[in-house]
This record gives sequence, C-alpha cells and structure tokens, in this order.
Amino acid sequence: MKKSKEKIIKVASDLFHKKGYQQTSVDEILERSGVKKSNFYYHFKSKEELALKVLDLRIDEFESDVIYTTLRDASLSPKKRLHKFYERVKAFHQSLKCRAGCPFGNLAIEMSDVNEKFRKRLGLFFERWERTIENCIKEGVENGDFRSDLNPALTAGLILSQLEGAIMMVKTYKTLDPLAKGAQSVLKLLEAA
Amino acid sequence: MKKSKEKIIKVASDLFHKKGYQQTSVDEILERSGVKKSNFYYHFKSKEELALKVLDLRIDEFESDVIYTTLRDASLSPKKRLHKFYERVKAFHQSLKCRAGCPFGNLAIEMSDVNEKFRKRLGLFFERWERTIENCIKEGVENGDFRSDLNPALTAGLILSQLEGAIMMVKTYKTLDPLAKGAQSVLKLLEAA
DNA sequence: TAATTAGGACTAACCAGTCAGTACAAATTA
DNA sequence: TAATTTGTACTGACTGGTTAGTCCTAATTA
Repeated sequence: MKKSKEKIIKVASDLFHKKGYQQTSVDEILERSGVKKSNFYYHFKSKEELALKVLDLRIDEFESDVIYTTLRDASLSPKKRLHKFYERVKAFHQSLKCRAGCPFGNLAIEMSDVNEKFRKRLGLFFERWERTIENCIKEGVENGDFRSDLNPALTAGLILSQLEGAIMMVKTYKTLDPLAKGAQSVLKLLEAA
Repeated sequence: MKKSKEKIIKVASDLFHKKGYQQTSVDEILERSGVKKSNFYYHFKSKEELALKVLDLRIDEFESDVIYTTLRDASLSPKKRLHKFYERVKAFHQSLKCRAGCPFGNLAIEMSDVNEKFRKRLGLFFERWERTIENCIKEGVENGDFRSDLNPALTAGLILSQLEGAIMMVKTYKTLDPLAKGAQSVLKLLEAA
C-alpha cells in the first residue's frame, strides 16, 4: 500500500539534495520513480507540499541519525563527542564524493528568500542543532575539556556556522580538507590551556 | 554606446545575486533592462557566457572593495583589520536586509556540481581570499595581537568557512546576529592570552 | 468496496536560443 | 566629394522544448 508515495518521497529526497528544489522537476521525479503524474497528484497536492514533507522527514531522520546523536552521547566526553561528530560528517561527505553538500544548508540558501515555510522550518532546525552543540560545549567547559572562558551559546553558533561554511568549501574545492582542517582548528581553539 | 550591454550586466548581476543563476531567466533580465532578446544575443553568445562575465566582474570589484582591502590595510593592526572587516560585512548584509546572502557562496553551492567553469573560478577566488586572511593572521601572531600558537593557514580557513556559514544563517534567521556573534566569538578565540 | 494506480490527453505559461532583416555612422574607394 | 562598403547595435517574429498542474476514464489491488 502507498508504495508509489514512498517511492516518490525517496527519489525526491535524493534529487532535492543533489539538484535543489527548484531545479528538480516533477517530471524527473516521476520518471525516476516510475510513477504516473495522475498518481503523483493523487498523493500530493503540489510540488511544494511534497518538498515540505520531504524536508520534515529529512529533519526527523537526521535528528535521530548517529551523526547528530553523537553530540549527546553521554558515554563519550564532550571533546570526544565533537571529534566523533566531525568524523561522521566527513564520512558522510566522502560517501557523497564531496558533491551535493548539506541538504539543509543548500535549501536554506535556495529557499530562505523565496518561501517562508521552508525558511521557518530550517530556522527552527538550525536552532535546535545549535542548542544541541551548546549543551555539549557547556558540559565540556564544566568538566575541563574546553577553555573555561568559553561562552557555550556563542561557541555553538560558531561551530555550526563554521561547519556549514566548511561543507560549502568541500563542495567547491571537491576535497574533504576544509572539513578536516576546520575540525582540527576548532578543536584546537576550544581546548583548555 | 554599448549601453545595452552595460545595462544587461548590471541587471543580471543583481538578479543572479538575489535569485541565483538558474532561477534568473534571460527574459527577466531583458524585461528589467529594457533590452530586446535579439540584442542580448548580439552581445552574449549564451546565458552562461553572461553569467561568467558577471562573476568575473563581481570578483574584480570585490577584490578592490573596502570590505576586502580592509584585510590588508597596513595602517591598521591585524586585530583592528579583522574587526573592521566584520563590521563592513555586517553593514553590507544590513543594506541587503539580511536577504540575498553572499554572491559567491550562493553561486558555489548552486553551481559547483553543475558547471566546472563556475566551480573553478569560485575555488580560485576563495583560495585568494583565504590567503589574504592568512597574511593578516600571520602578522597578528607576529605582533602579538593573536595567540602565538595559531596556525595562520588553518585559522584563515576557519575564518572564511565560519564567515560563509554565518552569512547563510543571516539569510535563514533574517537577523545579523549570527554575523555579529560569530565575529565576537572568532576575535575572542584568536586573542592572545 | 474503497483506496490506489495506470494511461493519456491537455493547458497555459515559460524557457533558452535562432533568424532574417533594419538603422546608422565611420571608413574606404572611385 | 560622391558612392560604396564595413562594423556595430538593434528589432520582431519565431522555434522547439519544458514547466507545474488538470481532467477523465478504466483497471487493479487490499
């Protein structure tokens, strides 16, 4: 049941990531998923509705993915958490051969001026992500992993921005270097003296 | 004469920044510049050629803009240079009302997987920018503005990534906060003890 | 029997790009 | 100096393809 719907979502999720929302045509989603147009519009009232659904799903998946949950893995020290987080992010972009980039960052740049629904969802998502990093930093400051004079909230903002920018550079340079060096640099700067 | 060509470039430069390359139609450039299509194709052999021209011009302009040249302003201490640089970037995005984002970062994300010509130009541009920042950091390490254990190249990479990510967040949140807080955070972390 | 899928024809707007030809001024030639 | 050529800028009409989305009927499946 609803096999077509699932197939559409899967294909669309991949295409939106790799080509962006606006550059992915409904016809291409249809062709790749082997679903007929009439069936598509039976399940979704518009391309926008599909994309919003796909975004919500991607956010849910990511927030329960190891990459993300590593940040609150209580079995690891805050410093180790951050280190492992970066390793997993690197592995993800390696598996993408330095293409595509961050599904959320891409969409934020593409859609923030164009569609408020996308912008708001992405804004809330980034805020949650930032808070998750903030807690990790806070704990690290408390247990002595990180410099005692760090402002956790400010530092979390820096880490997330740096990460998104580094992924942009990975996509541009087609090397993992910006991510590897960025991680190294951040970890070094946060380190307790 | 060639007034049409200049008008096209001006209008296209603005539209490419605000809407992206692929989402800007030749027809819209024509409408806004009051130039006829046949005239457009007299001056440019394709939309791509125009966009490449526009990109080259934007890069040239930026590299001689105050925002950029502040980074090598020998009349200022390295720390002051960096501070002033962030202030000018903030002013730029304030003038854009937190919309549009970074013309180069946007294009890098949009085009790096799609068109090698764009990707290469942007890659070289980012490299030059990074080296400019690197020199500023190096000098700051030498004169005692910044921590003596900083690796200038690594730090420059971090600063540029963080900047691009922060601009992404500015566009998403529609506040200058990510840029303001990011600058504060970076300056603090680089500070000599 | 109700939900789902197939099939296909259609619309209206939009897309990048082409084409043959016009207008005019400056340079060249007779 | 008058006639001609050349180069630049421009125009309007057009092509072939793509876009998201609609409409309707019939078949299939849970």
